Amino acid sequence: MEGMATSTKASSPPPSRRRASITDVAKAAGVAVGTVSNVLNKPDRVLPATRERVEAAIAELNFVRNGSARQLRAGTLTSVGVVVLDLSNPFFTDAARGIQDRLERDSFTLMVAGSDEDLDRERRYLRLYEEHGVQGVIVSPATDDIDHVLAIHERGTSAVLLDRPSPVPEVSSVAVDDVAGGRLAVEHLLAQGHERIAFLNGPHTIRQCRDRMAGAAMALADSGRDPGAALLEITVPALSPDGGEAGIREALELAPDRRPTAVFCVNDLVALGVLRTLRREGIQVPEEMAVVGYDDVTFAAELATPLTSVRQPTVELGTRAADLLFRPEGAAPEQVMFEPQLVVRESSTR
Amino acid sequence: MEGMATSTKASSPPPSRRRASITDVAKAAGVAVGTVSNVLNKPDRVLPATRERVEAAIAELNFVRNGSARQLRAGTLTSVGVVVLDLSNPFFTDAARGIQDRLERDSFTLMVAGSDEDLDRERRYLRLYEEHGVQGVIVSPATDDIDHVLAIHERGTSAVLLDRPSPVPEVSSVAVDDVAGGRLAVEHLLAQGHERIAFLNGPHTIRQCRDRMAGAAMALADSGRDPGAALLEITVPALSPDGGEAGIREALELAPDRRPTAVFCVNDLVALGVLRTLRREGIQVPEEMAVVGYDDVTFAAELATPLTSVRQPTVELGTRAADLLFRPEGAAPEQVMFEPQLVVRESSTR
DNA sequence: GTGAAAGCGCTAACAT
DNA sequence: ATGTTAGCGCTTTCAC
Repeated sequence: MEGMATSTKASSPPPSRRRASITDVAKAAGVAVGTVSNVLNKPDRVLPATRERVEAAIAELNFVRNGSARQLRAGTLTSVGVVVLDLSNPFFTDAARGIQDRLERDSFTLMVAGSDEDLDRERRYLRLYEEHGVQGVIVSPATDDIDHVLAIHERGTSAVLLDRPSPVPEVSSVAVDDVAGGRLAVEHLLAQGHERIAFLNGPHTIRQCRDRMAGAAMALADSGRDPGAALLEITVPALSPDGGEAGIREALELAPDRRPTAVFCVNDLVALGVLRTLRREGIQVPEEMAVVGYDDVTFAAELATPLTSVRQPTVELGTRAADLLFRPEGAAPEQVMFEPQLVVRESSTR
Repeated sequence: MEGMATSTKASSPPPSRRRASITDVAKAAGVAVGTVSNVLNKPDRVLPATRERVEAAIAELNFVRNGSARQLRAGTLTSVGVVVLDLSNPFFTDAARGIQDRLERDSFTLMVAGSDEDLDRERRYLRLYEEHGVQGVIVSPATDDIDHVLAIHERGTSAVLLDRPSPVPEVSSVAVDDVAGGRLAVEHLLAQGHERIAFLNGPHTIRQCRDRMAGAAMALADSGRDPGAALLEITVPALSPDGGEAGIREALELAPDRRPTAVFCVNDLVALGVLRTLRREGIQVPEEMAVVGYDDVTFAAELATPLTSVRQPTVELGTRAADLLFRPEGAAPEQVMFEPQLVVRESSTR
């Protein structure tokens, strides 16, 4: 792909000259800087005639307000920082969408970064955001260690946990009940008559993974089965299609009497890799192997075998998180918890 | 979904106290502000003993550097703004991923926003970024009107066009040849024996849409056919699965002798809606209707009918764009053009 | 309604 | 090696 790129260079150098400041504008318009500031911020306090002169100067000089100076002086905060686990996961981009929609109402800007489940990266981005003076941060933590998030919150930058209930009452959170989700999935597979279920899960350092596992185990325990015997947890190397491929191959290598007849995937990306691999190996879904995913992404219903999946209110998750950021100073923190929903399709029904 | 959310409120108020400044730190450590600044920026210029004292004070006071003041004074630019057409389109999130990967090397932060193909929104975000003092902007323009992008560039904030060749030599761009892409798709369908092809396209205000149409028409012209007769362009209401559904329904309403036997979709999201609708209507793909998409997103190969699609080097597109932002002041602008590639799958082969 | 001036927190230049 | 200080561009009193 790289070799195919063509590149043409021109010779004119990029621009560089200093940006016009409010002082330049004042000078050009023959007014004081305070007046220019007023034109910008409280236009009614200045006579139409002067205002027009100032506006002309602004246009003339291509003046663009310096946000840093503005923020430094006025403390005006107009951006929000978001750190999600994975920028390539539709679950998170949908949530980001919800956040942006809500932010737009107040013409805030969104800064997004993906931590790729790396705590260090998460810390770095949050620190950068904080220095940048964001109004607040929304973060889906990579690990259980959220001390740095609490610290940010204590230093005065509001923080909201995304897809993760807050372990402390001071910080707001928006999450979906993952224990319930894991349970839904496994209960469904049991109802379909499966007795050996593989769970392609991510590392337990990620709370969502741990909770879904807990839910899965509860479903088994409730049905009187021994979770250890009926449920085989396989940790995938990555929460991606490739990770799913690796995971299912591990399951397929088992002796026939140990081999699972159903696989529950911690997300739809992983399920995608599973379906791909099963198809390549000529294993029929759901006849020979039932598959359940998680997130119910857009394409889940349109796959070769429509995928049963646990649906989460993603966009809503984002808007709610943003809402929590905008509550008046002094409002009580809130722990919002949504309920997931199982969407049954062909991939798991005989 | 909304009704299912549970919310618990606690009573402790959020934090508020003023952040410690460099002056506070200096006072606490018994040194001058300049020394604190040095500890922060050039640690070797300060004696280990003093440094430790300062660091202790920093920890003690929970000091976080004020980025606005820093940027105001030093002109240090550490963020990049990106505006893409659609935050829910994997094509753009993959590109964003590429951008972030590249940015991380210089520990820059990424601000992302989606314009939803709205010029006004695009303008607003760019303005916000510019005020915020970003080092540069990367934008996939919603329309042909890119005067505001040029203006930003002229005012000294470097700008790179994403997925769009620059019409002017001063501004760098990274794009994929969409004419070639449109041509590839239609040539393929012609080779498969189709004589009436529908093109579910977006509005021609979007350059990608226009170019892909041009490529499609060229393929027909080159083969000696009359593009007007063999190609039916249908403008979808949205570049989404729902848009695709609306578009294909329009095609299906045509009299049998006018009804297309193949449909080329301007992106895979639209193709997803088309496949979904055809399946619901019981129309066989590819036997009764061939389908070709664009972007070759992750799930294209795993759909009920694996989707033929035009692949673009998305992540690479992003990293290249970011690269262009980081070139030394004075480097010549570059117009990078990638070549797309047709990935043939079942959805279009009889 | 407008001007003058202080000062937000920081870095860099200069002085010691 | 450390202290002192000017000033980045802006908003916000406070006079007039």
